[in-house]
Amino acid sequence: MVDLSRLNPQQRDAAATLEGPVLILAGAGTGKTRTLTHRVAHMVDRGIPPDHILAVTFTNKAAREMQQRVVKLIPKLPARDDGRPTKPTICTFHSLCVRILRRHIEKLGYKRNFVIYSESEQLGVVKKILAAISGKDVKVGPRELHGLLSRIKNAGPGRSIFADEDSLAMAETLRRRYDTALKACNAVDFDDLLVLTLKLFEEHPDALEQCRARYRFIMVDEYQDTNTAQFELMRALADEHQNVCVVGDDDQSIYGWRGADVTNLLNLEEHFPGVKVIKLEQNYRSTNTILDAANAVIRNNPQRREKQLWSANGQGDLIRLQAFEDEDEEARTVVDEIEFNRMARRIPWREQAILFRTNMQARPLETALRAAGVRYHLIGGQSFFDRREIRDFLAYLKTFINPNDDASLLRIANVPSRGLSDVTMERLLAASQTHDCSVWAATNKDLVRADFQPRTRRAMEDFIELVYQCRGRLKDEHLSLVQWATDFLAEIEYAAELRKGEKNLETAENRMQNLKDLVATMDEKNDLLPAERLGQFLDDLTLDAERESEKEDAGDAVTLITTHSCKGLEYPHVHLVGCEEGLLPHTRSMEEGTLDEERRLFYVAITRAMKTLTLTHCLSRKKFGSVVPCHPSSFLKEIPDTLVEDLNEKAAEPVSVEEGADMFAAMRAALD
DNA sequence: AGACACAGGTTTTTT
DNA sequence: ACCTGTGTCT
Repeated sequence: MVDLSRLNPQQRDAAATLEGPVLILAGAGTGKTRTLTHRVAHMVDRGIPPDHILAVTFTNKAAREMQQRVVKLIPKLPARDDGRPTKPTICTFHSLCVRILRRHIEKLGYKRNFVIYSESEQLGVVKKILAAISGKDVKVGPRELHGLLSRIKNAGPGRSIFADEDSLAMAETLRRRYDTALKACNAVDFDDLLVLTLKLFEEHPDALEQCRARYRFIMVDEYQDTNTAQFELMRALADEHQNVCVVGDDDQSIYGWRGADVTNLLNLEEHFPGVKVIKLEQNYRSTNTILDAANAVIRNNPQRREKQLWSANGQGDLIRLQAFEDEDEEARTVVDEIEFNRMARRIPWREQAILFRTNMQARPLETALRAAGVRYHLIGGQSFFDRREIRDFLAYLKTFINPNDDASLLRIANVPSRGLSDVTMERLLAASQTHDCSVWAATNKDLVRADFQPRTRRAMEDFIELVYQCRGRLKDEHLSLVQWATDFLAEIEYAAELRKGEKNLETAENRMQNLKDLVATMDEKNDLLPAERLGQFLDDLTLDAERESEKEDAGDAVTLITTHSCKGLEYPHVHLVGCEEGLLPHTRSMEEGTLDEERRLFYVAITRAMKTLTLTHCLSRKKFGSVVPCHPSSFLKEIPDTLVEDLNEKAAEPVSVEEGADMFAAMRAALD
């Protein structure tokens, strides 16, 4: 039996209310995950079969964490008939949809072995479309168009993003071309996972019934981040039984720009009348000084569900405010501060974080940290998938699973170069269009191959043979995928290819090691057949890019992180740099009229701090090469003076005897 | 096919 | 300032 008495009254109410719609308004640091995991455990105690429980999170990391904590709370899950334990489903919206679609997608005219396109593959398709219509004066870049298409898809049919008809018609045409291109490759993108599942539910009520019967108790975490498609999905599943519990904080909605719709939370009553609203306001993370500042700032936002965070942790230190001449001085001083904390106050690097609005701000910080010999790790930035070796490898895997996947095949057809030049591939692509088939199918036609030089023809035949060979080997039931992958990488001499492309031998070896590390994990799902295991491996990997960050969090190091990716994390000592008008709030958001969201971003940043918070800004900053003057962020003025220690005023005063004594005492203690 | 030069564009990021 | 993508030259 799980013990709910260790929860506070509101948390307990949330964990004990199992039926009917519930909204848990969980402010920053109020024990949201703890409440949710206890709720799941409580359900199981009350006899609800675990496989009737569905908890949806936004990231795989959050899903893993919740999974682990639930298992800890209920070590002995009830067993099924076959002796295996029944587990609650804890996953992301996207992986839930993959599971559903792997069962039912044939009803929608896709083949069961569909592939999921990663960001770069999606962009590749968009670029092709843009190139095809280059006659018209197109002013949008591929990224921009891709973002647009994504927003259209997620908004769902009937909901227009544009005011004017022309743009709408244009966007619709492009969207259709994009969808057709993907479907021709039996590929789906991230948005399709949601949209196609919705379509499935609409057109095939039996599939929906099956899911409703399975998932009778639904929880959605980070509910303020749901987009329209995700909301519709949740509603489709929960409409009948109404056993839905959403957890979120409208004040931490910072992903509106990528389609998250906070009105899903603000107007929840419209769709789930009689929803029980439970507020978690006791914060277990920060000092009251920090919470008072956060409360004061966020109060300036209209249209929010009122919350007042408080804590039993006492007042704590004042928030420190510092101004600097430029970003280099800012970086150096913050690093000095970190080192002072470590040496005089025995605060290790891992308990300190530097937060910033944009990635480019990380550069001067990294320079200063290196100069001072401080260990750090930078979160975010270059994604796993931007690495060439990973993208090549995945494209090979996708080609072997489904050679009709044009994007993947075109990517690897001539990597390493095997006599299938760009020109050849262009011609094959054209042939595929005239024959109305995939590039692979076109390449396999004698008629098509006859158009090429004997040498090229030979190269094509060799390539076809390679694909058949590798696919064929997958049929062996007892195959080790690690061995299989190692073999084909050796066969195509990929290591040599990497060395050729890299001037530095060291980085080439690094890349090869990355690949080997990845390959080594391929046989983890041992209970499946090799081909299925490969499919599962690809799905997991495509939907979860964050593998390497797990191993990097070991060791003592300062965290460098953007204000966006710090959501959900906490650090004893936080330095938020670049609190300047134009940066936080960002210029672009002021133009777009999304100042509220910037304020929430500032709110999220300051509520990461447990013990101390330092806010800094510069008087000038290099932007795109030239130096521009900067002004302090208007958000700083929203923090009551009584909570702030302005170190610029203080610098003008002499150091007090008392303070000097304190500092020396601290340093003496450090020398012990 | 590969190397180099020039133009353009630069928020935030997950799945 | 710097990175990416494109185009041109060898």
